[in-house]
Amino acid sequence: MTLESRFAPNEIEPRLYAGWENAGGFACDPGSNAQPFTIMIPPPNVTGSLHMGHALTFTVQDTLVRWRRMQGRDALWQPGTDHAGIATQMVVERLLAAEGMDRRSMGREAFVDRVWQWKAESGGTITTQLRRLGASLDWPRERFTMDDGLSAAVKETFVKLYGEGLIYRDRRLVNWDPKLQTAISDLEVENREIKGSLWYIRYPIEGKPGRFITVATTRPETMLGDTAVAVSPAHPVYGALIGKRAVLPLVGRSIPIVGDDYADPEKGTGAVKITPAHDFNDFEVGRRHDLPMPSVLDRQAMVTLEEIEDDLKAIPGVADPAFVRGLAGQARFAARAAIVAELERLELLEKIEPHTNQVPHGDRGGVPVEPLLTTQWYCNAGVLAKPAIEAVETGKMVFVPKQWENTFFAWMRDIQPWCISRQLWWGHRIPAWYGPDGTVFVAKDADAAAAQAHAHYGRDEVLTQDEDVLDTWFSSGLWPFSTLGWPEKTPELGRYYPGDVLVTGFDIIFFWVARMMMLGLHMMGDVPFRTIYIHGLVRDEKGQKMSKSKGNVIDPLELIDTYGADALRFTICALTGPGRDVKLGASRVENYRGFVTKLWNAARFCEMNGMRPEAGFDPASVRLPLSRWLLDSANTAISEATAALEAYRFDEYAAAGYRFVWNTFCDWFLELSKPLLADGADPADTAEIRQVGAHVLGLILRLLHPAIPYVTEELWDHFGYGEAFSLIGAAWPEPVPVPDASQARVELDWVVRLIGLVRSVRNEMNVPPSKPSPVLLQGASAEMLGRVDRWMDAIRRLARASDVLPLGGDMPKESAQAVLEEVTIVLPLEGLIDIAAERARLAKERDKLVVDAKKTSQKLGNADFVSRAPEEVVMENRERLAAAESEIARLQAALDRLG
RNA sequence: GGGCGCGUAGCUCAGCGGGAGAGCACCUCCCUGACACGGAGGGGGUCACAGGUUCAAUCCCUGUCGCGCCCACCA
Repeated sequence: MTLESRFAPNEIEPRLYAGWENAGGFACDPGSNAQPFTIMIPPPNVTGSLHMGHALTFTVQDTLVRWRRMQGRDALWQPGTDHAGIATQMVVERLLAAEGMDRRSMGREAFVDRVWQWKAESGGTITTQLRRLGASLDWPRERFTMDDGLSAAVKETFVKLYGEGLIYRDRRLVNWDPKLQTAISDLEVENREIKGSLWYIRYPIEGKPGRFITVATTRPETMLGDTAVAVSPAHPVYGALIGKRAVLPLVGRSIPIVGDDYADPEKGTGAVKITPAHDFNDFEVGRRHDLPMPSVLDRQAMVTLEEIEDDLKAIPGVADPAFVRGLAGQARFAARAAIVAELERLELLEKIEPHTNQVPHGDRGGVPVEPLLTTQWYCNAGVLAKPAIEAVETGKMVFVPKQWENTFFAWMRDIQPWCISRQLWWGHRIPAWYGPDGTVFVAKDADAAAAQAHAHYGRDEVLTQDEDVLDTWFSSGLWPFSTLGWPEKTPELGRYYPGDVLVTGFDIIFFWVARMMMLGLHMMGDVPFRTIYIHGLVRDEKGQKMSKSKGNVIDPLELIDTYGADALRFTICALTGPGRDVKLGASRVENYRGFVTKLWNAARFCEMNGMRPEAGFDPASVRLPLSRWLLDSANTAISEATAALEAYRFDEYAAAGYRFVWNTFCDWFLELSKPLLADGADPADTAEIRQVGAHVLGLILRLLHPAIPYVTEELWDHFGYGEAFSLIGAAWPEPVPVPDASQARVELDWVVRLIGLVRSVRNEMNVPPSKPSPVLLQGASAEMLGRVDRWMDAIRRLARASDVLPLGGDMPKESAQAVLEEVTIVLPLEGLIDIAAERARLAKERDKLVVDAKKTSQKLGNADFVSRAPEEVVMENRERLAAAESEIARLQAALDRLG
């Protein structure tokens, strides 16, 4: 059966993928003695479906894995998904809402069951989609961050870090997301620029009727919780007020005026209201001055008076308990409006200025976060960060591209305590139990906690487990070793940890990469991976970020349906340069599909011309210059491709393959081989070309398999280079010495240039392709005439030459000319050319060279250049000048002949 | 406010001390026995701007302008 004339990716992809998978092509082999190669997949959210960012990162990863596997490494690409606490809980809550239910009414246990049920039904989407892309993940090893094994790893880690004091409870301000009703970490907060106002509020000074201290604020609603006004001791006016007291308007509370350098005399009015329970800076000021810290906003960001009820005092013209009580239960922004109106009524509002500032929002919920005083679990990231920083400093871990190390260091050196508790239901429940008096017992399970409690109290007590779950990134941080069976001492753990490369986008360096480094170094005593390859983002053709709201999202699965997975993958490789975002549209994929098609058609040509792999073929035995030239070119391509992959230059890898297949193999080798494959050719030559062609096609298939696995495997199997589905495990090609390669290269280069020049002249002179012309060579050496003889058929065919002969006697009257080294090429084209045009063309060529020669000779006339530039550069310029001058002379002679 | 990156052919980008490259697009010609998702040829760039270093600068240094991203508690 011969190859179909069209490559139909949709038909072959599922069959090949299943073939690889069933044959164990993706499986690692812990028992082998090959050097391992490990990539841990960044576990996609279990709620996710494949988007362009996935397509990029997983194509890159699969390319690396397939390449290393072919190099003989025992490759493990560890698959799995992340339980994605907040995202997943939101998805299921939305489903419940559609059914008229909510999680609180169904209760925690039933809700969690429901999430598991959802996961069982819908959680496999992304893994199916990864298969479409061709990702060679070791599926039987698939893990989920809430698996029993991974949950055990989470508990083990939590208990250990708690024991070491690296995990602790603390009551301080957290970023509270009022929509999601949970604490979130600093990283989950994104600042958005909001056009708001700056309100200037007068606080009456106690004992000085009619005098005020004016504070400026962007958040008037928090003033109910003010417990001081801070001013700089250096402030020319307010400095003198330190130690005095002010009256908090509306509430009537007497608050101190404290001196603190936090207050900048240059900013605002120079005096700052201090609300310790609702502002991170104010919290610090409050600690320094031992201020009360009443909360006036609750978990829904609504006004609560619980903690200030006793402070309310009626002061005519300043404070009114009835007004304040009326605020209870109001949402924060409604309360703001009411408070501003009341202040205005009381003439305590000095002015309002327009003001733009950065307002922290929750990245999931999308509403402004509220700093809230709560007790949460924290991880002392400052301690854990040090070994990670050191490992990057000493090169034990390397970022590619290297500039990301700066970003990494900047963040890690100033890392803040990591809030790891979340007020959610879906996630790893914190392994902490509380006794009746609130004593905490941290243990791997309830029994162990009970035992601790018994020892503590001297009797059994009823314990209640902490209601909170852990930040999703806590379990992802253990991914590089929890997936290998840790805390069990599995063979895989010793073999595949540390991993080789971590591939990801810069957006999760802090979220995930840094956490894996910290937890890996601490728990395993070694780095989790050696190289961190950071790629860019996928954007649309115009360079805009893809987003649902912009409507510019491209679905990778649609691209795969339309153009095939190979086309998408090759496009991604070709566009993935270092440190650059990938601008991708359907048209780019369509273009690169052309390359896949080209390869397919080249293979069809090979097949039609009897190119079949031969087991006994020895590349060193070839005799034809064309064969040697092709093998030598293949060596170059192999070296380039290998070097590119080693350097994570996917663009250069793709380019090397593209050039070799299209410009070398198809454009020249296949074209030049045609006469040798035709009827009447020397059978020995035909046999050799068939062998070489088949051999090099095999090299091409192996070289390109990591990027375009499907089409290459299909061709590999079809031609019988190996058994079905065996290309995935075939050996990565290596350059082999080619006898007399440089001689073959000189000859082929000359022939290629000769054909090129003749084509160029004919085209520029508008000679119709249907009219072949003789090609006459003036000044050709015997060696060149020998070449012409050897390549006569090819030159005839590719240069549309009726014949190629040495120029004997006079120049034909009307002819076009071109110069190839010492040879002048003459095309007698009587009646077909415009002499004036030909003269102009030659003159233009000559003038270009004259300019070049002039520059070069000027340079050589510069004594400084000759004395200071390296010898070889001077030599190069001398040769350049000589070549230019000689060509000018020949072109001039050609012009003179035209008269 | 701090940091990072980027401004090279119409577009997307590579090159990063010794006479500017690729792919696509464009123009001309060609359905030549693998491929029109093709073949052949061609046009097109003071390498953002200004200084400096150097025999030599698109490439190194400084500054300016423009674009993008990250971080930051400035009321």
